[in-house]
Amino acid sequence: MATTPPHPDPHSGPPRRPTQVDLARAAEVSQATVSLIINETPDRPSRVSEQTRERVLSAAARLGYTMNAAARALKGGRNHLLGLYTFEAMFPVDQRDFYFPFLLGVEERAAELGYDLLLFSASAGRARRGVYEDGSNRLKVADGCVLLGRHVDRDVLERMRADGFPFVFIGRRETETGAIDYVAPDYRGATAELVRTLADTGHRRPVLIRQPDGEEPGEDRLAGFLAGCNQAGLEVEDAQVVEGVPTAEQVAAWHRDGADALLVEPSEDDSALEAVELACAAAGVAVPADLTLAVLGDPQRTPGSPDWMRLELPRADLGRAAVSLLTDILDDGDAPRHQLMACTLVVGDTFAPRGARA
Amino acid sequence: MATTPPHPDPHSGPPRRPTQVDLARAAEVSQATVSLIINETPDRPSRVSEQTRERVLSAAARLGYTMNAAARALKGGRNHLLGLYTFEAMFPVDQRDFYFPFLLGVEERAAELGYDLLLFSASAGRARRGVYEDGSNRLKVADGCVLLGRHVDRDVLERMRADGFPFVFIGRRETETGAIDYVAPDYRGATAELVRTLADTGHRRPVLIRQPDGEEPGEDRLAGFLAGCNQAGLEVEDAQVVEGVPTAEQVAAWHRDGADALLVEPSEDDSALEAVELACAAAGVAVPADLTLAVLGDPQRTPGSPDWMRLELPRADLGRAAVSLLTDILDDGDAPRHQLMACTLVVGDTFAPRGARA
DNA sequence: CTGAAAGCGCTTACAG
DNA sequence: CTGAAAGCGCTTACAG
Repeated sequence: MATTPPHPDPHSGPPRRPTQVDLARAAEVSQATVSLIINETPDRPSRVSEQTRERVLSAAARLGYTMNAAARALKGGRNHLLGLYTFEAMFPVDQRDFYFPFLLGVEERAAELGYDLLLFSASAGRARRGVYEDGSNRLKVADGCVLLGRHVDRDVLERMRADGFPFVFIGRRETETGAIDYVAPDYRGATAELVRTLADTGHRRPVLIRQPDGEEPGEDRLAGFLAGCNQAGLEVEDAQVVEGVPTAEQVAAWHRDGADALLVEPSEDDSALEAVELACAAAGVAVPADLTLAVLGDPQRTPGSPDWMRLELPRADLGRAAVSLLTDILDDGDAPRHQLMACTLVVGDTFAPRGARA
Repeated sequence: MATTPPHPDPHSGPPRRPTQVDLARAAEVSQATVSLIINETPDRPSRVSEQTRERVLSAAARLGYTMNAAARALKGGRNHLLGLYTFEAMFPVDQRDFYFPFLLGVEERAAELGYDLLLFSASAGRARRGVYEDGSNRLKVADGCVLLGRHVDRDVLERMRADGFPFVFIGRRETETGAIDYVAPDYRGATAELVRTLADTGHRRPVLIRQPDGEEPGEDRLAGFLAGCNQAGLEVEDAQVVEGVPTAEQVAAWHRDGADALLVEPSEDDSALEAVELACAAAGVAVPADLTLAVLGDPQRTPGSPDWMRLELPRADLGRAAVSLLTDILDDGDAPRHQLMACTLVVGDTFAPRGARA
């Protein structure tokens, strides 16, 4: 069976792979027909005679044909590559438990939708690798990108939007020109729920300890705190919303003044939480005997750390939803879209009821 | 500054990314010149006037140009994308501790070398996604690929080699046409060392419990076992190398016959290890009082599991080394290359010395 | 039912 | 120093 070898290739080297042209030659049809047959699906039947199909398919098997993925991608305009970019290094060991579930969800949903995942790391190596490396947007090799990170470069976000590059942020973020597409945990709703739960269990005077970074999640927590107090009929004095890390003296004073719950907005590295715990200990305030301690987020847990009252993030689901949103945008490039996802309130060990409610 | 917008695109839809043609138009040069400038490196200077370069580069920045990876790949150039393909789903939760460190190392080294990582998942979704999806090699969008997995499809490996696609396996693997490029843990050396350690601590009669899968790591462990016994002056009877999961009766019999160490080759899901532990318990053989139990690998540890005597794999380093090897191959596409990396012998709690040596 | 042809975005000789 | 042109392997209207 004299098959035309793909270009005799005199300089040996790695053997050239057979192409559709080779198949066409072998089966004595046009290359276009080969393409038709190769790409036949139940939805899009090729209407090719059984004979021809037979000849082409057997030639394909005989020559060991495989499609060139790059050529196909080139023709379709789409890569079927989705990027994942994190503003902080994704893989530092101490962050793995935080990021991995996101990655899990993103990867899983991408695969379901027929996309492969392109990992852009901000700084896995020694150099910090920005989005706009060499003045050009590295991310653009992918069809679109999911972004993730606690401290975000607003200028980059702004520029990417100006570029018209499709991306979705995990977490609510805004720029000067408005909200960008995002999928975010519903910190507002979850915080309000937490406050109501506290009120229902006899807490009358919660104190919100905010972070000074001014990011959107902080705004949402504050809004949720106020809404929750309002819904539960708790009055809020100025003194109940504070910023930064408290000293032991402050904690002692709060306790004297009747504070019965500390709601801590976690900082990036959870150091704020640690500091609050230390301040309580130093002030001789026992948790949860004297005070309920709640974290308005999902801090890294280590073997020694307590089972805080907290808001558990649906990390994997956020990852999945971000991918779904991104592919929706890719498919019909619409207006900004947002999605909030519920957090799970975990009561944990740092909570105690304060007796029957009035 | 009137920049020619990439095709006004009346039907809105996702905005077209700018191409070299767009840059050429904006900078009033030919597209070929744009390509030259974009691809300029110290090694291959473009010999373009400073003015022209300036115009092109600023146009690139202005329009937000980024190379189309597919087109470049099609033409034979480099993407600076490295693939990572796992024959099993990489992200199932129960596997994360196994795979994550590999990913860590791969990602880190890739970033250091200026590559981004493309994650190809075998089956994160519901469908199993092979390398040769639709008859085409999906991996080829990347410049090369690191492969990983416990049960490997030999045909795929063979086919990829035939394709001339550069890839490196993590783990020693062979196909009919010889060894493929790999970076692997030195199971042979580590097993021999373990046997010598046992001999040095009074063990005289180790039993090797093999897995029936016939993969290369099993061969290497057997070779190491025999070499270690030989080096330590231990005679090996047929009865000391068994295959599959032992029953309680067998364990009891071995113990009666003087066996003082069980060397277990781990199975994919570590069920073999569990089975051996159960068999020991059922036979009334205490570990390590009656018998030392050693795992010839690095099983998943869970909170409840004992601290087995085992061979710890340098997972992250294997990942890093695989990337280094792959980029070496990419840079001068040579003959097959292999690299073995040492495992760490962990003595753990399932080991006990057997009294002074003769 | 099948073929000729254009074009996806790029690189690379080859001319000027 | 720069441009015109061919071609990588494929898909997709458009003709027959």
